[in-house]
Amino acid sequence: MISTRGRYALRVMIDIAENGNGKYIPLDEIAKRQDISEKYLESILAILTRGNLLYGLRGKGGGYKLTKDPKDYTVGSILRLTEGSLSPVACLKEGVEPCKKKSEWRTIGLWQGLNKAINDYLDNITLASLLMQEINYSI
Amino acid sequence: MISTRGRYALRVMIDIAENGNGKYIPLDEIAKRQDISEKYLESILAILTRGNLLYGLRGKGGGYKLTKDPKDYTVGSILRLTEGSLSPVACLKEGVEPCKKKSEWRTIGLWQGLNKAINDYLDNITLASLLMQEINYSI
DNA sequence: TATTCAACCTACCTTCTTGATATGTTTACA
DNA sequence: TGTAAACATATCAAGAAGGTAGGTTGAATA
Repeated sequence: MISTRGRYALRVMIDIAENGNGKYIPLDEIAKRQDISEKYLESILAILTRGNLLYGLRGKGGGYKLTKDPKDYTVGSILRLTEGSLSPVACLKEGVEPCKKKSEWRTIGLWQGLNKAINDYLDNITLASLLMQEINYSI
Repeated sequence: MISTRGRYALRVMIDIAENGNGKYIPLDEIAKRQDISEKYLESILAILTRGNLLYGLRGKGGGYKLTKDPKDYTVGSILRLTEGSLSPVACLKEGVEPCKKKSEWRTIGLWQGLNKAINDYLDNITLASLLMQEINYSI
C-alpha cells in the first residue's frame, strides 16, 4: 500500500527538517544519511519540489529546504503527493470512474469508511510531531 | 492496497451468504451474478476454500457454501487471507525482516499505528453487518 | 456402471508498477 | 569561467496483478 517512494519521502522530509535549519541541503548528504541511492532519491525529491513541499536551488551551494514549518506538514499530505493517492481501492481515487456495479453496492460504504479511517489517521500526524519523538528516546 | 482479488473475495462471501441458505452454490452462478470471469473467480474461491472460509463440494450438485455463520466472519479475516496481509508497509508483515535501520526509527511508530487503525476498522465489521445494510436501502 | 457436472490443479501469458540506473542539460555561485 | 548542484529524459529488470487454457479428480444421477 505505501511503497518505498512514500516511505523514503517521509524520511527525507524528516531529515531536512532535522538537519536543515533553513539552509539548503544537497541531495548527496541526504542520500548518505538515509542510505538511499542518489539517483532514486533524486526522482523522489523532484516530486516533493514540484508539489511545493520543498524548495530546490540549483548550482553551487544549492540543495533542498522546507517551504513551511514542520508543524504545517501533515504526514497525509506528504504521502498523498508521493503515492498519488491513499485510497485503499481504485474506484475511490479522484478522477477515476466510481464503482457503481449493483453487485458492489454492499461494499462501497465499507471502502469509504476505510478510506476515511486511513486519511484521518495520517492527517492528524504532523512532521513536527514525528520530530518530537526524540524526547521519548533521549530520556 | 486492496486489489480486486480481495474485493472480489468479499463480494463472493456476501453473495454466498445471501443466496446460499446452507446449500452448495456452483461457481458459474456466482460468476454470473457478480460479473467476474469464471476462471479468475476459481482462483479466488480456491484460496477461500483452502483457508477454510468456505466448503467446496465436487461433482454434480456441488459448489461452495459457508463454513460458519455470517456474524462470525470479520471483513479483516477475509481480506487478510486473500490479500496475504493488510500491512501498509512491507516490514510490518509477519515473517519479514522488521525495519531496523536507524534512519527509520522515527517512522516505525507511525506505521504501526496505521496498521492498527486499518486492522481495527476491518475487524469490527462482520459479513452479517454488510448483509444488513439492505435495510437502509429498502426503506 | 456410464455419464455428466462441477471442483480442483498446473501452467502460462500480458500488462503495469516499482525501484532503480545512466546520461545529459541547465542554473547559480565563487 | 569553472564547478557544484538541481533538473530532465530515457531505459531497464523484476515482480505482482489480472486473466486464460487445458486437463484431472470426485460425486451424484440416469
